Amino acid sequence: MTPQAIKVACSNCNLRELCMPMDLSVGDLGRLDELVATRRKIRRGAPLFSNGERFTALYAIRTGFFKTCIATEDGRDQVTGFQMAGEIIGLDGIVGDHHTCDAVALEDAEVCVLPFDRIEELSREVPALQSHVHKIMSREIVREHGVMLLLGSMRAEERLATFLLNLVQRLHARGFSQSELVLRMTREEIGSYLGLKLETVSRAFSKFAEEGLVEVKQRHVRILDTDALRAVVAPHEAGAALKRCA
Amino acid sequence: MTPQAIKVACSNCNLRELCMPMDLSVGDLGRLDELVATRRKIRRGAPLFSNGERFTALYAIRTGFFKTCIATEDGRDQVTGFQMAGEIIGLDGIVGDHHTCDAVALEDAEVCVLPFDRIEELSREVPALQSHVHKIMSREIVREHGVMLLLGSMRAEERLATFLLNLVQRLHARGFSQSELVLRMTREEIGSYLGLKLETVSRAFSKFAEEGLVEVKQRHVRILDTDALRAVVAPHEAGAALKRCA
DNA sequence: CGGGGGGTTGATATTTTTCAAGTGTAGTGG
DNA sequence: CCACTACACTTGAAAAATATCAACCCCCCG
Repeated sequence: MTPQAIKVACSNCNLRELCMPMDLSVGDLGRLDELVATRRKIRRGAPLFSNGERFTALYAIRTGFFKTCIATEDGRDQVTGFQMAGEIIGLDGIVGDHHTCDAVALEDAEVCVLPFDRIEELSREVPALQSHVHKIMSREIVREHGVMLLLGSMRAEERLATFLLNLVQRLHARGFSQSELVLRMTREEIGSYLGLKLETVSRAFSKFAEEGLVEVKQRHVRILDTDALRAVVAPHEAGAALKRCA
Repeated sequence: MTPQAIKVACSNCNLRELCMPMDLSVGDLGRLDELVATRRKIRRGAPLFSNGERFTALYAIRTGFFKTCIATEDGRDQVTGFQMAGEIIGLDGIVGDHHTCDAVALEDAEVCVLPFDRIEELSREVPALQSHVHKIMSREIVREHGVMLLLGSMRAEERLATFLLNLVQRLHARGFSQSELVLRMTREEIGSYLGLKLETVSRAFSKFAEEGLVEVKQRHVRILDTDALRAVVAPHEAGAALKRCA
């Protein structure tokens, strides 16, 4: 393969509306192409970056699916997120110049490499990009607040229902089905993310299947009753609404 | 009180090294004073901002102590953090132009109001400030990863020990004791942050006191054995270290 | 000095984990 | 092509952790 054989360009990337600012003049849009240095392919199971590695760039996922996780010396391990096409990964490395977590591809993947010094340079000149970078980081903070709510106050089935609804919603935003999905991760990885053991995740899946909310065949999941899944998450919703009206 | 009676200035603020970039030329340092529009006092129990409120500014805490929390329609509630002098609050509002959580003063407090459009403007001109803003947001993301680890993989006593060690370490960085602290929040608020019920928090405190790790009198806590507290968090540390050497 | 919110403690209930056994299933090599 | 193996997943029973319910205490403050 010749180096730089394919022209790397955000301006005609079909994922642009997912990872880039929308309201750009044609001129600024062209400048964005300076952002992407190269692309990089990552095989399933391989790390995009690892804890301790020097931080140099953010990554925009073009294809594939990642998990990020942190590990402590005493063997604890926590999946902190799952990322898919159009999402930005690597923000953890900015503060200390080194990555503080591992990003691992859960299927063969390709990312755009966005050198961070170039991001900072360009966002000084293009306010829309600057604002976009801030929003991306803020969005991650808000997402993590949601995970804290999940981990801190939900029971097992509520957590799994929330997780499934979130996944399917993000997939739907990318043109996939609203009701069908293929899990890219194991029960153990789901469990780690949700603060549960893999057996508990499995049992919750079985319970949902029993009740007719979903159909589960290994990693293939079909959501049969979205509203019922939502009701699992917020069982008191109706009551609370009533109370507010009273 | 005359408006603007006191000259608001970062350049001679004793908290500067906590909330501002360190490596500034004298000229740039002066420019930072443009950042702070006003100061604002918040009484204990009053909100600095609330969920749904329009986002206009970040806040640098000068004095006092805050909690941030999110609430859902169905009555769930999660404390997402406790913030003290020198820390920046309000990052959640950037992404959607509205705040997504409540920030409540747990004691009488004063903050510097940093209008966000001014932050963006100035950080386009002062790279050190730009970098600093990025680092502050990244630090918050990394902090929340730590909370996810805590909520997802630690048991009650490990969570409380982690919490105490983190609090006392931050207080020490501000010139307070390494071993003594006064909690500004209730057991219920601690519990909400740690994903536990207040009774569980209380029991964990009692257990620590029984074992001679801490002395607890209501909200006054004295840490008697820091190493033992650390061992509560990472009980396998020693074993793991041995294994690494073997 | 009385009231009330915050805190502690005990007994019981519930949820989740742990341990253990067994069942697919996808990939591999004979 | 089929058997085999490794890994992921499921399920059950018992154990552990935490929540819930309830009673009580203790201050701190007005």
